[in-house]
Amino acid sequence: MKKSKIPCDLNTCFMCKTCLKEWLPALSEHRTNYHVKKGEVIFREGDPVKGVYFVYEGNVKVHKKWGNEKELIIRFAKKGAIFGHRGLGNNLHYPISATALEPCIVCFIDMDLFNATLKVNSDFAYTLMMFFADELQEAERKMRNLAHMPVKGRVAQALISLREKFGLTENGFIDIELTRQDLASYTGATYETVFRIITDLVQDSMIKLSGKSIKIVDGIRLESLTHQIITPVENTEG
Amino acid sequence: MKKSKIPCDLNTCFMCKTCLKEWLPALSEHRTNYHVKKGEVIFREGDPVKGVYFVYEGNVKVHKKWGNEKELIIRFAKKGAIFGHRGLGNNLHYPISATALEPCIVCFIDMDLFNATLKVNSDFAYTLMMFFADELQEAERKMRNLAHMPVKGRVAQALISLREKFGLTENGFIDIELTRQDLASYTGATYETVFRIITDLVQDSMIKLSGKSIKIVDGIRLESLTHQIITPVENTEG
DNA sequence: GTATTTATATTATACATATCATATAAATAT
DNA sequence: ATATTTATATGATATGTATAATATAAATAC
Repeated sequence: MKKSKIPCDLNTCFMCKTCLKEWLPALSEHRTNYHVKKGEVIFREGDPVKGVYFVYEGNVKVHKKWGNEKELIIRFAKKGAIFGHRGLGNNLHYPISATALEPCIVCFIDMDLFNATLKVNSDFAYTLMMFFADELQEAERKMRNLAHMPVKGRVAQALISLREKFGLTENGFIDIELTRQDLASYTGATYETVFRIITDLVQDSMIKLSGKSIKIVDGIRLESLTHQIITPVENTEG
Repeated sequence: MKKSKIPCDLNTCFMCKTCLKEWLPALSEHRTNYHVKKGEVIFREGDPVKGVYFVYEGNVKVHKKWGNEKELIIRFAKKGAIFGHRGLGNNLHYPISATALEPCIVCFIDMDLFNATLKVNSDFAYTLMMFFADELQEAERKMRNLAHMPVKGRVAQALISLREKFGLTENGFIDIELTRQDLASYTGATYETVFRIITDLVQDSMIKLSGKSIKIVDGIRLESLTHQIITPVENTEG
């Protein structure tokens, strides 16, 4: 992770966008921009909290370990998104890791400046609260899915969410390149299981592959995999 | 759900506690207190959002359906806690249900008043943001556990969390009465599996039962069930 | 440019957990 | 007080998903 000489434009992350213009010089002075290589870890679960990060360029995965063989990808942070925001409150250590999925530029804001920014910019504080509330709701849905939805549905859901978040390339493929292992970690399943399911989905022509890239060709049927088959309530009359 | 005649004391929920004293009359005037019977649904997933609730007396479970046979209990709200807070933002419908676990008194604040309260009381807004951030972190841990931790560990974790949240009765039992089904729904497993695991834990004398109540007698060993056995990294030297 | 690591692909097998079935006890309703 | 529903209890069976094992291809390092 090298310091970048070209600094960010102060108009990309949602902090810069929501802050008072008068506050931007303060941010400008104290931020640090870093180049991060593909696969490079930006911070690791358990590291002492120093501040928060924003994505200026590229995509970052936020993940949480289980033992030293498994992990769950909690979320992806794309251009403009915040990550490592658990310095807020009294957390001494990051509860999650962050890793670059591709060459990235990130912006680092130390905790003091971040807290000051929150105090000074009520719009930003409100936006951040909304971000947390949305993430929380999404997390609750994911919890429910991890508890009760079969893996096939979770893979389908993952593909739909990825399409929604990252959009499409000109060829109609989901505009993010994930390894199968990352897709598995995002789904909360093993590589092998996800692999099989992907094969199934291709066979049933709901998706199409091109290398690592995935195109959704039948979104309706894919989406239907994310719904529970409602078992009809029994008729209690004789 | 009947309106209560005895109103709350304006000093129990974390909203009243964090707000400016000058604001309390506004809350006092617009809140509505309700008596809720044990097992009564306060609002149901999909209901239109009208406002937020606070627990004045009793315990409430917040849960999310899967099909019409299964659910996941997302969290428990005890005295003073907020629930139904997803009116924030543009949510038109509650993404979760809330049900009284015992006879409760709850306080209802309509959305307009809640938004006004947020605007006027920056301390409260900050506290709420912290609540969301904490819940988010906890949700992320739970997601990881649901994805990778075996049910036995999740049951152990659930008991530990419940003890932490609800404390102990004078006899040392966890101070909340849950049905086995609720415990299963909180754990993200079936009744039968949880039942079997509880039996195991009793046999291994990590816990003790008295009716529905549970006492943790060997917290150390119980906690150890929540850790992954770290598979040692292979020695790469020949 | 070759070596080495990492990702992909695939089959066979094991196992944790859900499903099904059924009995009893406790709680709630009438 | 009796009926009915709901919760507890427990064994037998089914199945989804992980684990293990192994081969090949692609990417990265030296």
